[in-house]
Amino acid sequence: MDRSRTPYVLLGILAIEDRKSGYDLRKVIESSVAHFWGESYGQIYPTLKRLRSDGLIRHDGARGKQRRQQYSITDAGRQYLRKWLALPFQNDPPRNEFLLKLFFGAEAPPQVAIAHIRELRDRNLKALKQLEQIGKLAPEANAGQPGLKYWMLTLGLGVALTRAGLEWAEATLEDLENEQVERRPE
Amino acid sequence: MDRSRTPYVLLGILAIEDRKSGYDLRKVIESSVAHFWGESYGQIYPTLKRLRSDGLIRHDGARGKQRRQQYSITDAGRQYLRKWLALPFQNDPPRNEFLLKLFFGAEAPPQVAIAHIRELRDRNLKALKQLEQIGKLAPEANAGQPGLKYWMLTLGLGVALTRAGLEWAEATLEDLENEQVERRPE
DNA sequence: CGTGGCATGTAAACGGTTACATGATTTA
DNA sequence: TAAATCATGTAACCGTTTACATGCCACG
Repeated sequence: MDRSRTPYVLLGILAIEDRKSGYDLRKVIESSVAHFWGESYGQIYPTLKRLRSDGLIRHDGARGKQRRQQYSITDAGRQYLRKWLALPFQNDPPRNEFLLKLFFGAEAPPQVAIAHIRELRDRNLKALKQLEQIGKLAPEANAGQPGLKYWMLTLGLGVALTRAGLEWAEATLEDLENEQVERRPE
Repeated sequence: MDRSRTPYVLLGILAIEDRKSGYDLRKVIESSVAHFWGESYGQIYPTLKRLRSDGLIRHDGARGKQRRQQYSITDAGRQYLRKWLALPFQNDPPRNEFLLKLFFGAEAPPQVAIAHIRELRDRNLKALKQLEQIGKLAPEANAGQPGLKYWMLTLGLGVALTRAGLEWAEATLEDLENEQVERRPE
């Protein structure tokens, strides 16, 4: 458990808001960083245990009568997080199955690649709408939060990349469809 | 070994050009799809063994006096590859450490985020130059190759995304640096 | 009371990288 | 002949997902 970034994700969220359970953390991840990061329960719960025994988070007991646990970040945890934040970011191993299939496109009929590009366009369009919706609501929903500025920056890059992918897909589809028509003039 | 895409990468390359060894395949990957896909020897050699025993590739013996092995794709292998190509592509689990650190940017001094954005700008600029260089040389270097069209499409999306990231970084840096100056008017 | 969702957790499997071992070939 | 690099291969480890087990709690 040396290069995993799960600890930092959990610490990062607890640094924003205290008293969260493993279940809570998962939900926050799904509704915030999910577009560029994910964590499963199989990672979250063991990591919480380890963070606690390392003194980076503390256990505040269960909320109400429920079993739901509550964890908060400690000063040591904040320090640990900050240290990591200042380190250079790493480019994670590139894995883009769309590009892979496109690269080998000549091995299949042209409609195969075209269908993939359409699918890419649709997915990007959907994602773009989602991101723009978040961009509209976030400022009011998070007014006063010190992180808001950075969340909007994050969002901004997401929008820029998604839009670029969308525009590429639209332009490319037009090209390819024209080509198809020219080859079969009827 | 069910959801691994290593077999398809190897088959895809062998479909373009026959008689390649594990070592060759690695080199081809590094010099073609590396920007969006990677494979290590630890994956390549065992996968070759399995592909062979499954009849998807065939062993053509060693080249010359060297130990270097030669593998070629079989008809069954081509069919297997085509079947996969026609399947919908999957979005691989998102992992972008830059965005993650940016998202938690409020937990560190502003220069930390700024430094990361500068680094992103530099990496994207470098990548963009590389991709544009490839774009210039590829058409002549691969004239007549049936895959060329798709390789250029792949490259085109790479360029579009890299440029979008670069432009975002430049614009954002300007904003942030102005902000820094305004706060410390001297 | 029963059912469905809440919440925590774990074991096993998986894909992948890393580090290492080994021998062959080329080059100085 | 020595050093470097080519080439193949494997074992150990790592991070992560998946599937499953378990009990709690709210609600009909």
